[in-house]
Amino acid sequence: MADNIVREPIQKRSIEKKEKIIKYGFDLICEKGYYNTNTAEIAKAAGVSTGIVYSYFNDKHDILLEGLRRYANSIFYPSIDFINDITINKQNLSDIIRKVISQFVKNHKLSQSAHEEITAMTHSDKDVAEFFHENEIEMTNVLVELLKKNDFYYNDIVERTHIVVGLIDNICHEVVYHKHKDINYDTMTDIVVNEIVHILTKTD
Amino acid sequence: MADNIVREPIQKRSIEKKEKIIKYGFDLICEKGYYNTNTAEIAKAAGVSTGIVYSYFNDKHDILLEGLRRYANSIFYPSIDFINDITINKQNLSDIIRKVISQFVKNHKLSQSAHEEITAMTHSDKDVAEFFHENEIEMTNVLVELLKKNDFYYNDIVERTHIVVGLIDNICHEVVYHKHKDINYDTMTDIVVNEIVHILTKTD
Amino acid sequence: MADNIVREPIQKRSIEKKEKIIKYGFDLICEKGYYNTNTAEIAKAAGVSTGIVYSYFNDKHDILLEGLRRYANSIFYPSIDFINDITINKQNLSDIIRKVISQFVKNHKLSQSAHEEITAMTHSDKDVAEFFHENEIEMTNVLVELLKKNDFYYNDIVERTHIVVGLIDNICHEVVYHKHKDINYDTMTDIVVNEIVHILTKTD
Amino acid sequence: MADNIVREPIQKRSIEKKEKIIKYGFDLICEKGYYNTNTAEIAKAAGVSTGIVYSYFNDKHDILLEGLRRYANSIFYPSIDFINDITINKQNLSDIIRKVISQFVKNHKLSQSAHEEITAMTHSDKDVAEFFHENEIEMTNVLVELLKKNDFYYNDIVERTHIVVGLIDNICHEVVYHKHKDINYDTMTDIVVNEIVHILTKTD
DNA sequence: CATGAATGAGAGTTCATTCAT
DNA sequence: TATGAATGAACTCTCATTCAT
Repeated sequence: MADNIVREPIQKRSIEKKEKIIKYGFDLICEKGYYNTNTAEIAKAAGVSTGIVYSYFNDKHDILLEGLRRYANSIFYPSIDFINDITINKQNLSDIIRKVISQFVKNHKLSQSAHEEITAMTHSDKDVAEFFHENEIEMTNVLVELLKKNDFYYNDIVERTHIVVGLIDNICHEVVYHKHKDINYDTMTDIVVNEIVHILTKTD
Repeated sequence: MADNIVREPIQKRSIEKKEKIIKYGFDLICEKGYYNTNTAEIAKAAGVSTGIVYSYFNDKHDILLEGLRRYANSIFYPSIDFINDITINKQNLSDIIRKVISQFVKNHKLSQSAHEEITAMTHSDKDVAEFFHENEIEMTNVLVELLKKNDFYYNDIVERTHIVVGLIDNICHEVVYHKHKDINYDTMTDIVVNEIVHILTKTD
Repeated sequence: MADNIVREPIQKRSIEKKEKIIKYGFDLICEKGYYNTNTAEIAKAAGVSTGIVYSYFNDKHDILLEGLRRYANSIFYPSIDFINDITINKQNLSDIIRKVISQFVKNHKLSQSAHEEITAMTHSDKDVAEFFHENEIEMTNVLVELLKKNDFYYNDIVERTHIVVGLIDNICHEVVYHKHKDINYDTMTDIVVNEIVHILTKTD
Repeated sequence: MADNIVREPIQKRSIEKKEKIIKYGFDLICEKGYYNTNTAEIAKAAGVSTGIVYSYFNDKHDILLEGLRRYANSIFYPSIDFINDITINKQNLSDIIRKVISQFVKNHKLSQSAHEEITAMTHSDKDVAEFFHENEIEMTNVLVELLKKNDFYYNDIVERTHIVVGLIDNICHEVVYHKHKDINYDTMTDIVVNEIVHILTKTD
């Protein structure tokens, strides 16, 4: 058991195969849930035999983790690189926040079920939880740096940013899944944007 | 499964038995996770035989759902009845929000793992998801009524309240699990309280 | 895994069932080898389902060990109680040795394959090895006590007896399996008997 | 399997490769047991690919058998050639027996685990059993010839020698593995030597 | 000749559910 | 009603063997 060697594929075709297992396996897990997806299905979806799965991964759990490493970033923290190239100031802040939110929403829509399931696993799986733990704070830190670069200074910048990240996450969730029919999500987005501006500008 | 006859216990002892299965079963599920808890354990914890479980429930999944119906409210939406008896106004709003948050935090702390696990299942289980969907909007509606009763009026009151609920939920989570060492949670709470006051009072 | 509870059957039918698993499982293992016998076969042979096997045993290995505890003694160290009731002396020693050998041979013949396989496992399985280790020295000790009770005294009685046990074991093996066509086993037995007498009587 | 064509390596490098598979494969099997050694490990230990193994051997079992043929003799029946060059007589018999035993012990020590495992397989594997069957009698026959050459004559020489071989085997096992703490192995060896002398000299 | 990736049958084990008592 | 022994399908993972390169 301890001797179990996990091959690191070198040849192009092998790398592709491993990649396929991660991609299709992770897809299935996201769709149906970790416990409702078995290794045979993963192998079949990836177009390989069950045996080969265990050449590239220690176990089923490994596939999940690799999937996270590969795809979670793009699912959860979509590219907001466009901000780096522009200047943020109190005038355009509101527009930029709107852009960020719409970028997040776009990404969420790309992989609804993925997002759902992954969030779920955060709670029951130690490794998954740790993964997200690190990612979350990273996201906050990136934004903090961004703000500082654009002369947004205050003592509690980390806390403020963290709240902002939470607000963005919430609104995205709501907009994407449109859970509540009584809520006008355009209005809600407007309020959230205003609130974020308020948080990031009011320094009394 | 559809033909399965689930007895509705009439005798007092039977009702107690069913309650015990729900209580202890749900406890275990919250602690260890749905898939990591087996029916034998549930039966044992409830002090009944494995067979009797299937007299009261269609299947394991049923226990989870009944548990949710019974206990989720108290776990997720703690008693904020104290608000009903007092008058909310712009002066005491900040204090009341603080009280609500601390009440929520207290509840979270009382059942950390339960909260975690149940949230997890929201994503992988259709019935669980639906259950929470309904509960969430209900919570928002209760708060909306509360605000209205205290003369907080604006067109977008539902949306504002929903954002507030989200903010409260986030800050509770953060405080309870103290995930990020670089964040000062007292500061963060202060900002959140201010922000909620801002959302609920600024009507321009 | 750690929580795995192995039921200890109380009801008569359950005890019988456990006993059957041990008996038929051990039989199969002796016949076909441990690695060539699977749990499904064991269950089938015992007339039970595969699941029930794991109610009574931690794992397959457990069945083997229980089998050893139940049956190894009778296979390896047959009843030589008849010696206890008579007096051994230099006159009848040779006859008694002959009787002991024939008793051993009889036992060996009753369960040839069992004997073979079990011996095999002595070498590859730590628990099995330990089991036999303890049994072997016990056998020697029993004989030592027997000799002492009958006034066979010398300093090196343990060593002598141990050699005798080895000789008996060897001759039994030879007689039972009749391995070599060029050897006259009656003659060989005669020589061994003489030799044992020699070992146990010559005290110069 | 019967149709499988097993190449007989002609080129020097191929022969070396086959030898390596036998050597290192057999080593592993002896160390860890047949069922606990897989072909991948064998190939790796031999420095070849898994595929090539099946060019030289029908199956895994074949490697074991070849290993036995190559190495068992040296493991089980160590060189006692030195006897051929000297004269055995009743005077030096005891010394020579002692030398033989010490030679055997020395060899046993060289490959404890090998000896253990191979003995184990004798019982569960038909081919292995047969192999040893033949080897054993061969050993006896060699000794018989040796004795005859040195004027040790009696009708039952084969049987006597066979018993002697058994005694030597037993004492070696005991000395090498020192299984029983209550036994003085020097004393035991002395007795065994005396006994062997007795067997080979007393012709009444 | 040689490689090592790939296969897939089959292993041990678990557990939701049933059913004889 | 209640028990808990019994079921057996389904799971994860292994490995002797094959085969495309």
